[in-house]
Amino acid sequence: MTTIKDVAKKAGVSVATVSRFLNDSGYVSAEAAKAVTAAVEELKYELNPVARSLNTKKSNLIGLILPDITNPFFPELARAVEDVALTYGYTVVLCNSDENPEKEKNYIETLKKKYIAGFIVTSNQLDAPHYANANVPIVALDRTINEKIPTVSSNNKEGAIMGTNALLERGCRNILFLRGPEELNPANDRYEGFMEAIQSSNLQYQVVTCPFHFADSQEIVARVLKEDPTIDGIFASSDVSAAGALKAASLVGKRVPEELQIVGFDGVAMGEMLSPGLTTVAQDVYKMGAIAARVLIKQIENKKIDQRFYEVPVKLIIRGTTRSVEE
Amino acid sequence: MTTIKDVAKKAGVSVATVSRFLNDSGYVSAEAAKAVTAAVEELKYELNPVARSLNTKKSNLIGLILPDITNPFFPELARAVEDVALTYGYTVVLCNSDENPEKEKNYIETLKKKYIAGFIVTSNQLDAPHYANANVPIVALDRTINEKIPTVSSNNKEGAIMGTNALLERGCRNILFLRGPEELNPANDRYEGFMEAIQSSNLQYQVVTCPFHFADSQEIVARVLKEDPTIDGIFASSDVSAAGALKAASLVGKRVPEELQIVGFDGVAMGEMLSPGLTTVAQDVYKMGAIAARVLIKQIENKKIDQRFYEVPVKLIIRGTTRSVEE
DNA sequence: ATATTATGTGTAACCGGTTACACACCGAAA
DNA sequence: TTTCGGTGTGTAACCGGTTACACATAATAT
Repeated sequence: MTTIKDVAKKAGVSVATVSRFLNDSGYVSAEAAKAVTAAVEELKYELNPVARSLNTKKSNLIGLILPDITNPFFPELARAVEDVALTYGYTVVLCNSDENPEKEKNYIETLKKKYIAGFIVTSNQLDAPHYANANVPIVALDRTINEKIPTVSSNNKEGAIMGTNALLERGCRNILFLRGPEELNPANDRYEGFMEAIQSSNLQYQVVTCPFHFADSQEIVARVLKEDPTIDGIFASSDVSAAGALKAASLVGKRVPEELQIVGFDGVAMGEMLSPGLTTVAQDVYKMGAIAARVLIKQIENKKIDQRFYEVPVKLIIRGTTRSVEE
Repeated sequence: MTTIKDVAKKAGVSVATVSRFLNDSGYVSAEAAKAVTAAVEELKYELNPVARSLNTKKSNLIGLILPDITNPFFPELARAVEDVALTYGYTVVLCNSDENPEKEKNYIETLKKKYIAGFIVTSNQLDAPHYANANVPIVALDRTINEKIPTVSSNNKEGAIMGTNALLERGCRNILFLRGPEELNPANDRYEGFMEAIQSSNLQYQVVTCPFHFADSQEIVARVLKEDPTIDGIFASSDVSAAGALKAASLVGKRVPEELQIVGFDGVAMGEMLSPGLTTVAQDVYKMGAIAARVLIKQIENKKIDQRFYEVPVKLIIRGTTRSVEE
């Protein structure tokens, strides 16, 4: 392995000059620059990032902390983060937290010892002070940890209004809203949006809390559908719940979308594969991840951050679980 | 930050002794051990992994190279790798290769500079010599790179036989096999298994190549179903293709499973959410990832590896796209 | 009794970089 | 002419560990 000393020797200068040239710090004469460039080229020198880290107490590692990569929402996010990290020369460390503060803390500490450059955190039970005191750049997804930490999230409330109105415009008179877990920020924003839209319609509705879990929501929806057969629309806070609702409908014998219309939230790939295809309020997850990564890297590189809060627009995708709009 | 020197001073010994104690290498008296333990405790000393890496040219980073985490097969794999890595004190770096040898090479080189401990590689167009010469522990998934590199894969052929027989036992007389891309090893093994099972049945069949992509397979299946209305069973090489087939069936007006039975391959979560639920040959992806990680870590830690080839059994999951077995 | 081996420890070199500091040179300002 | 700030460079300390080597002592073998 060739080191900076080899380069210095070959170029006929000191290691300090080589280092200065490589880092573009301090003065280096054109002459020296040329000699170093040539030596680097000839020896195929590549800087050792570990040695550098030891000095600078910095690395190009980014920690991506998320509850569970297995949850269909996260792979795309991870992909986006990785893509932009790569273009900026950063490497992504994957951390599944299971929403467990202990695990999160552990990761943060382990990685800080490696001089990690920053974290992108998607978590719902963030130990706020813990993060705030982490003393390392952080970007949060879907949750404000503290005013100083930039946050990116979907426009959940707006999306919920869109989704509700989609059902209303298509003639629903008794909507069931599948509310997500209360400890989830986005779920609450969606709930707010739904309430705002439904209340201004003066129509009948019903709210049931339901985890973002297929079998559970299937069961819950089947029960509710039996209790109240007049329900003609379901707005689920997640596509997984919507899938459960769709399955429940088929078990209960409700035809979708003729007797019952369903709208989901998230826009995961699976929605397209269902029969009928799931109408949903799609988040631009890739964009969220990309923005989070870019903002984090800006922070890391001490560039000015123009904004502390990023809201990514959401899009209604009409597929087969809804009918065409009534005139 | 407290360093090994601080500990040495407080314990009244030299840094060498502290280091020996910490690494359990060389001789350390009980007395010294006690003093060091106390000092570590008191100063809350934590070893700096970067400094150690610089010396030992080792780290506890594991690179996970896969085509695209967004592909539903991989999140669970990544999760498994991460879980076992964590229990052994390793950290996982996520690398999306897009099956691009250039990107893979890049990752390998970048991470080797960081003294990465090893790689788990899932790729189908591996630049074999490149990996073989990487000079770092590797475990491959679904493809043999070279005899020296341990490989873990599903029992694809056996699984395909099971899937085919499931259709046969349920009365299918004209099966359509959706073969996966030829450059994929597992797809070929599945094809082999299907051929073996179908040929010993002397029944009619048809093979069509079809990418692991929803919209494409939907289109292909819809066409084939129209051309040959006597097809009464479809065995798809992946669940995504199977989902496409299911959708095609509903568009063409074939009732599933009454007129047409479908079996997929993979066992992704989405299968359960379809209506009817997808009968499939499920891979134990988590297990594959866990084994791969364990084997890699064994290699890294120079423990004996008893096996070079691991085949993880596959399991038939019967759901709604197949009927009950005929007597 | 001496030779040999096992045990225990400290000094200092080393891993491969970064950077504070000292110093030399040059042109411009005083 | 002196003074001074901008250039340009090298030496050596430092980041925080590991480890080769030298040395000392105790235990065992001969």
